[in-house]
Amino acid sequence: VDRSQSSVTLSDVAKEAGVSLATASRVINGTTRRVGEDVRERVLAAAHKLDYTPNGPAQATARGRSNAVALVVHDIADPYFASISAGVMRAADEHRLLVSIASTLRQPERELAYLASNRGQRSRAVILAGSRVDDPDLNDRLTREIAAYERSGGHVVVISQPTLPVDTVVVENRAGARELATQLLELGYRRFGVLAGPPQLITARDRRSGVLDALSAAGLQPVALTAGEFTRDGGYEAMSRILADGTEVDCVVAVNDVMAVGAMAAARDHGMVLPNDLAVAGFDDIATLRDVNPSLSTVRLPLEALGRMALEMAVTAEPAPPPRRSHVAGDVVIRDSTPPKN
Amino acid sequence: VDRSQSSVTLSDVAKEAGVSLATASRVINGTTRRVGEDVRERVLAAAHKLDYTPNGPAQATARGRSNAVALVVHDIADPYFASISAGVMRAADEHRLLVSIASTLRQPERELAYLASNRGQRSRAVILAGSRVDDPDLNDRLTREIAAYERSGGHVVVISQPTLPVDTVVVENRAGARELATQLLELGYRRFGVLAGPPQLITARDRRSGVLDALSAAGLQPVALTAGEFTRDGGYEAMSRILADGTEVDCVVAVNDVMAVGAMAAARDHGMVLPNDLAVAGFDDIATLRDVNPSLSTVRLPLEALGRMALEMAVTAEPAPPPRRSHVAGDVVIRDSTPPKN
DNA sequence: TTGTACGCGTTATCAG
DNA sequence: CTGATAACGCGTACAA
Repeated sequence: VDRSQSSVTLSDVAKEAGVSLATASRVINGTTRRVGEDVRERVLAAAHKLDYTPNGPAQATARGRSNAVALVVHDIADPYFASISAGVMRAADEHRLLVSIASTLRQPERELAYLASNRGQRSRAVILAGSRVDDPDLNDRLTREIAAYERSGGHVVVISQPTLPVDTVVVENRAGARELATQLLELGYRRFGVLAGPPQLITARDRRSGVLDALSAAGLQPVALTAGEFTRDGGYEAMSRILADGTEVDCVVAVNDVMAVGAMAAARDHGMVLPNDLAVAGFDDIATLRDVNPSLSTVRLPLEALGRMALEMAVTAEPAPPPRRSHVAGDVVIRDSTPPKN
Repeated sequence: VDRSQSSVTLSDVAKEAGVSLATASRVINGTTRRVGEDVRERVLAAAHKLDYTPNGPAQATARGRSNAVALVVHDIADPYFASISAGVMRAADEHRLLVSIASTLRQPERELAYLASNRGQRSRAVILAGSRVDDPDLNDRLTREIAAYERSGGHVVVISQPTLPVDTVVVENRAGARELATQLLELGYRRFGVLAGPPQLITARDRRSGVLDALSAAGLQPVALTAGEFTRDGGYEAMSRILADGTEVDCVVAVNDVMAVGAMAAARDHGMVLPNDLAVAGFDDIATLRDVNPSLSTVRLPLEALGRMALEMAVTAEPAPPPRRSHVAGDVVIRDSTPPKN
């Protein structure tokens, strides 16, 4: 090992202050404040003079636990996850916790690997921010890996659906989509196209189901329904398929905002004028997309709060708690992309 | 310390395989492959059977270095930084490096604190992704803290301007802005409004300067110039000020896309029809904003590549290298928001 | 090729 | 209230 790197250690500080290593440790991390005021000041002065910084890994090995939490997202460049991450980071900062972020690149199996890695890292918690998937085998392995992680002393919290036996921030996707579709019906739309997301993602399925719920409650069903990736291009392609089919639709509901924006682009490329020729609605209320034109009707989700809540759950976790569930609803926001029909 | 938590250690594996700790260590981390094939297999089998995961903090203390890199951004919810982060994370993944992300909340002094924290964390590198600022005192302290961090064995790489004695991915903001403005002049615009960013951010200043360069090369200067935050709302407010002044402008150039979008919103709220009544251009080519209407003329930056390059520099850093500089230029993209003037 | 033993920087127990 | 000192889990000279 190359020990040529300098670095002030706690025993340097102790030496400088003329006290024992133990005492120096006590004043630096303040575990027990049973330290003489004069001694305390001497140590603090020495630490400051030497520009001492505690060695994180060493603290972590000695304590058996690090002060980091891990956040696992599908894709950090997706504004949905970026906003959630901002919430997690802000809250983590208040608790003086470090945040390490990993991306699954939309491959659910990678959550397993990150969990195992975190078991080794002795992180305090891992927050799984991506949608749960419908894959019994995978969920089974995930449950086992979670158990192993928790046995090692960490806590897991999920943001999305309560399909795992852990603390969960439950997003009311289905109810939100139902309410959105209900309001669109009230606006006079009848011929609905639904741009569904990847079928295995429960978030996408719940939103789709919510829309269908509302329609069938009105004795209707969508005149077109097609799935696409959970991205702008996925929305563009799905919309293009509907247009190519020649199906007449009044209103297209996409299961998230980025798909909705892709759909709007496809409609325009097909010569349509929005919102006159077609109404479009999304889901999430992504901040960056609030200025698209016409402004997008959607379901607002408090994304940053989601992240913040998840971190708070992670921090307040108890030894062997019954999994907690915090439910978060979305608010329907009707804007110019879905004007009243006639 | 609560040692009730189970956890398989390397010596458990060694015991199970009937070898010494040293041998187990050798096969697990493969430092020297001078291990008998049979023994090697026994150890691997034992590790797999016990579901062993190396203890990260312990490895880090023993090696004197962790396998994490830190990324410091102004705000992870800003799509500019989110994209850079995606690049860093993808590249880090290929190098089996963990990435921990911190946000300065746009307070430059916080970079100092994160650097000190990373000195303690023994991270391999820290990537400073935010613009440098014009604050001699701060830069001085930063330089000293960087020196301390590097003395502890880490490497620093900056994405933005080469104002610090470290490896830097230099973004050619000024040249990009100059080229953008030049092309706008060619399109026939003459009465320019410039929405500058926070004066202390060098990225904002360079872009502003680039625009002014091009204008004065044509014997012009902006008819309006006002600064605002580097955000959507900053753009909205800056544009509103120009409109309130009643200054007649042909074309507004914002120093980034999110400000440009805010400016478009302000213009619309003021009754203008875009792009007929006003041309607007931005900078960055944020992916999420590619579908705004009219589509935004801008300077495309390879954001994800920026992050990737920074990580590669961090990984290939040498002991005492002369700081390296990688220059990255932007590409002007003219779209519908700046149609030819007559 | 394999094992022994020490070191890494802290924390925490147990005497004093 | 303070000081020795044994862990913590792993890497690696050095010896065998």
